[in-house]
Amino acid sequence: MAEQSDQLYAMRHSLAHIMATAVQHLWPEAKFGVGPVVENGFYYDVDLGENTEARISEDDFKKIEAGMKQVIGADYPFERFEKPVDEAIAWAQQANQPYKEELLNDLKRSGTTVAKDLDAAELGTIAGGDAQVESVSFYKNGDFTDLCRGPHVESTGKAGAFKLMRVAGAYWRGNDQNPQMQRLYGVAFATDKELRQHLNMLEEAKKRDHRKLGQELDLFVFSDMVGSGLPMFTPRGTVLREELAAFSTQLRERYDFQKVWIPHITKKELYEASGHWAKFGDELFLVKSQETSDELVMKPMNCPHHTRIYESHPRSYRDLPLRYLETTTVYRDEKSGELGGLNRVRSITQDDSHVFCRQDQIETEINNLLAAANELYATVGMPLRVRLSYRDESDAYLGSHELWASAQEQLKNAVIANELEYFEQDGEAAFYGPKIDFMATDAIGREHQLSTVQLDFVQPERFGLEYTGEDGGKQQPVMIHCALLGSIERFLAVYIEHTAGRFPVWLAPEQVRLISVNQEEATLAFTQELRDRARELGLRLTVDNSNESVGKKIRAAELAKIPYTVVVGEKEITSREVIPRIRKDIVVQEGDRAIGVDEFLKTVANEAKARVQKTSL
RNA sequence: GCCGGCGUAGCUCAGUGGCCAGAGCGGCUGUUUUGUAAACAGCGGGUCGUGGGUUCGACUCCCUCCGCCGGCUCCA
Repeated sequence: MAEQSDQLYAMRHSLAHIMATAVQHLWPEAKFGVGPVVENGFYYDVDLGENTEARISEDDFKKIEAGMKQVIGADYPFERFEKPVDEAIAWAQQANQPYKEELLNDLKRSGTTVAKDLDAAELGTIAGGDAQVESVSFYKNGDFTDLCRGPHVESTGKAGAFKLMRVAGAYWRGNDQNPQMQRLYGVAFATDKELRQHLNMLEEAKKRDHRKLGQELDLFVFSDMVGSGLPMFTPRGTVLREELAAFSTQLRERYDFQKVWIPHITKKELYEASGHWAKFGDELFLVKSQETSDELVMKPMNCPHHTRIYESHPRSYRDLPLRYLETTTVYRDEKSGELGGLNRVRSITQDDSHVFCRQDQIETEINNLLAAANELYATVGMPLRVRLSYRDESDAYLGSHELWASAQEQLKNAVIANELEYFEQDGEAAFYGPKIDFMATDAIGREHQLSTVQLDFVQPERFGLEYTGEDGGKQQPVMIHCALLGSIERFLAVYIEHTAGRFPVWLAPEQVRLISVNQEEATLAFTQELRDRARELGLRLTVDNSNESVGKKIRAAELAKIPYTVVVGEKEITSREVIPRIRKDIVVQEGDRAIGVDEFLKTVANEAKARVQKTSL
């Protein structure tokens, strides 16, 4: 997230205020919630009133923007003034602004800022912040007055460039028991040029949308008959999944992780034991046996199963660490509105792993996993930083405070030892332990949380896992959960957009395409020979010998974003040399050079094997 | 789950109460044997997401369900 300057913050805040002004002019009965600054812009929550049918739609944006421009054109000064809280409440009542009144009442009651359910951004709309709040600030521009902490720019004319983007439902104070308001979003920048750049970036993001590319490049499909959030992968998409999973596996096999396999259903007792049932029971898919009275569930995670493998034998301190690895699918019944593309699905494939180790082995194990993650993200070309996700003071976590404190400290030490860029955040932990979340930045500057390393003192306890120590006594192992890619589906969503579908050779579903100039026997024999050779080398090579012009076949190969395309005709057959056509983003020392066919294929095979990143994203 | 938008051919999209619903691309067939981003011709292809309702008449208006999109909430 780009830091915004104080000045830009004030501009965006002012624009929220100006938008409210315009909305008030158009719908005098409008009631306002909060109107904070967010990344790249601002929003304001508006309620046009229960009794009216009126709703703001995107069709109204022109009107609202025109109203805002009018306010901006008039260049009203923003006048700041303060009122005691009680007077402010009287103002809210008189102005018929019940949401503002509620905020003020909370403010007065708690003596400090608003209730916890408002996030930090929203706090910006309300005065105060320290315990001695006695008065709150208002801003007035022209005929519109609003409760607001500010800051604002001097006058409406200095608010900068903006564009309204969308309107969406949003619960008052983020609570689904509360009425739903309409949230008007706008983006805003200091200059028209920056605004245009931002809109261009959004345009670019739209072009890279993995749902669009997934269809265009024939990677995955959904079917109404199968259900929402249940993607199916085509042969091309499956290549991506398997190559990524193989890489992730290989990175950990280096550290002696071993593959295991578990069934996808289990008795629910497993999750009652683990503690997951109580917390996530309603997200589990139930599976009923028609033969017996068994009631099973689809696994929503793998760790409890893996603990069963651990406890299948008595373990000695000499056996540890035990490192299990499995790329497998879990099933979670996400609420329908939460699904979208590959980002949120109901069948989630994880490159999951669990380490069972002694306390004194934690650091080494974490270090290994951090190194593996570093290599993976370097290979896919996404810069990493990590978030140390700690618990907060709520009671949503299992395990003692002492365990948590110790675990959090060990994670931090490992991160520092690995010289990773990091930040710390409370309240982001899993309920069973603190974690290291990897934040990867994509080619157009967006940051995504993908993989995690999580420490877990809770499940070993709940499952009664133990090992025999050096002294013959029983000890409890520690579990470390780690998925490098996270979910393959979500990783692909991000990665497809990161690369815009221009996959590096090692991942490209089709690495080389041969285009035949004609369909004469000699040509077909030659392409067949090359295809056989490519298969020996483990390359994914296809032949397009359709009855079309070379130009058209080239075009098709370009649209499919195939790294290397080779036209094969009489010349190539005689010389046994080719001039590969190289996808534009791939950086090569010398392009357009004739090269012996076998040398060419070997070079590509080596490139794939080494997972070289020659593409400039 | 909630609020809003949307659903027409494999894909991208025209078509808002009235004769048998259209285009381009893709597909198929034929002609052509092609040299680095689209050869030419012909032919198929849609119970207009689903079920119900209003109407003399529904792709068009209303409701149900399914699915998609943007948010909210959630995200082990």
